[in-house]
Amino acid sequence: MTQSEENYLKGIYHLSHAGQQSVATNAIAEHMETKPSSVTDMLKRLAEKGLVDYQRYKGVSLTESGAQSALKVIRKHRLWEVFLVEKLDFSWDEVHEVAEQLEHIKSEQLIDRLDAHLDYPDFDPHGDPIPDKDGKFKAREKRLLSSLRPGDTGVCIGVKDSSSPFLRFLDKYGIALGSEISVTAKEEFDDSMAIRLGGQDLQISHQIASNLFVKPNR
Amino acid sequence: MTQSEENYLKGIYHLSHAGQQSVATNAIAEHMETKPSSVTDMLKRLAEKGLVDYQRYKGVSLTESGAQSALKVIRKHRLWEVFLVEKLDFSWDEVHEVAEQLEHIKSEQLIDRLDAHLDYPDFDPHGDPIPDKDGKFKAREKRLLSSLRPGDTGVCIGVKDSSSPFLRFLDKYGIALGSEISVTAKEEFDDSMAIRLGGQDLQISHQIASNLFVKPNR
DNA sequence: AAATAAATTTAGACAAAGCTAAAAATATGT
DNA sequence: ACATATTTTTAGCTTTGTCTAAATTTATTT
Ligand SMILES: [Mn+2]
Ligand SMILES: [Mn+2]
Ligand SMILES: [Mn+2]
Ligand SMILES: [Mn+2]
Repeated sequence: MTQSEENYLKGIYHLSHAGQQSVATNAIAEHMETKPSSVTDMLKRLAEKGLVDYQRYKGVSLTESGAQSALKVIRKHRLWEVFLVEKLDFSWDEVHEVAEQLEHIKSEQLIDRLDAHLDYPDFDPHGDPIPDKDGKFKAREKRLLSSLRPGDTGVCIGVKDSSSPFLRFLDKYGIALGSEISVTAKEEFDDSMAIRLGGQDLQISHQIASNLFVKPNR
Repeated sequence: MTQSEENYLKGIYHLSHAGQQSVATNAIAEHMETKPSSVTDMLKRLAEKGLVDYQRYKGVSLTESGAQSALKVIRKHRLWEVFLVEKLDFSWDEVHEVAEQLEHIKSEQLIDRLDAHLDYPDFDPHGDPIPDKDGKFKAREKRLLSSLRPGDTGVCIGVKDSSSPFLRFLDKYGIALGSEISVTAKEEFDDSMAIRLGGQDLQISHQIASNLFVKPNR
């Protein structure tokens, strides 16, 4: 399995919402920042290897084997992200690029020992679940902060957008995984909301609130 | 710089004894387990990029820039080996293959922080020196155990052969980096020697003694 | 100094992974 | 239903890195 193949499988996995739906060629091309014709070529190779079900013009979906491979890559990516943050003091907005490379290192022993070294984490620094050796992971109840209503409270458990600018914005305002958030008001007009966290009151736009996952209390 | 280019530079560096001598095409091919024609192709590409001095039929040598690049890869390889042994409890015969992959990860930040995390080690698990960011490393007085004479003593500080079978042999007989070794006798006939280490007496062949580096005591 | 052997390079293929431009299939609007 | 737009595929070309087989250069014998 080449790095490129692994990247395609991972991309298809995410675009298909964990292997549920089938995915369009153009969607893959956009996600991978490549051209649709290149995607078509790769889909043929992946189909040849039994990793995807592909009929031309009909979109593509992962086979069981393809999904398992994708999950292995995702497991590695997220474990490395934990390592970078926990052991090497990277901040959560600096880890993704490096993990994109590390996820392709081939060694069962390495990833098992890394997992143990990190004390078998369940979630990565962005709150995403880490699949175990068999590709299984814990699902958590999570809702977008934007779906809460005044009076509701919750704990921040993940981000939907994990781009550096967004993560740095959160750092700046002291919003981190584990933060207790209570919604004090919501503006009908632009869906912005007033929230209270750690003693301070903040006014956040809908764009922010709709990229933060919370575990609602109750 | 591609992975393959990095591997060639590293190979040439080692074959040229740290950039001293020039290296033959066939020697590179054998070392890299590839064909001489493939080597010729690559040498042209490396010469094009100013990483080697190459004239056809005349062998090849690293430029200053090529040597620096090789040293960066070697630095990464050896730091990762230390990490695997110190932090993930790999044994010294298990690290090489994985380090061969990890050495190609591109991130200054990663390798600097790894270096700090490991407390700036000077030597890798096989006793080889780790170049610093500028490619400089500490040279140590080291001699082959086979060059010592009865009555001489020394500390084991490295291995010449770092293959798994040899390293496991050393483990089996309790020979490790840091071991105090004294030569009690030497057989003229086959150059085997009797040594004493950690209370026990051992008889070792010339093949063993000529693959162990020691720092002689006076 | 030839003849022979060894080392090295060239020529021509191939696979992976990408691209552009053109063709074909599918979807949409009237 | 038909024209148009969108999506997807095909065809053909490029680069990297490999290979085999043949040609060439250099080294070693006789
Ligand atoms: Mn990531
Ligand atoms: Mn993540
Ligand atoms: Mn090594
Ligand atoms: Mn080593």
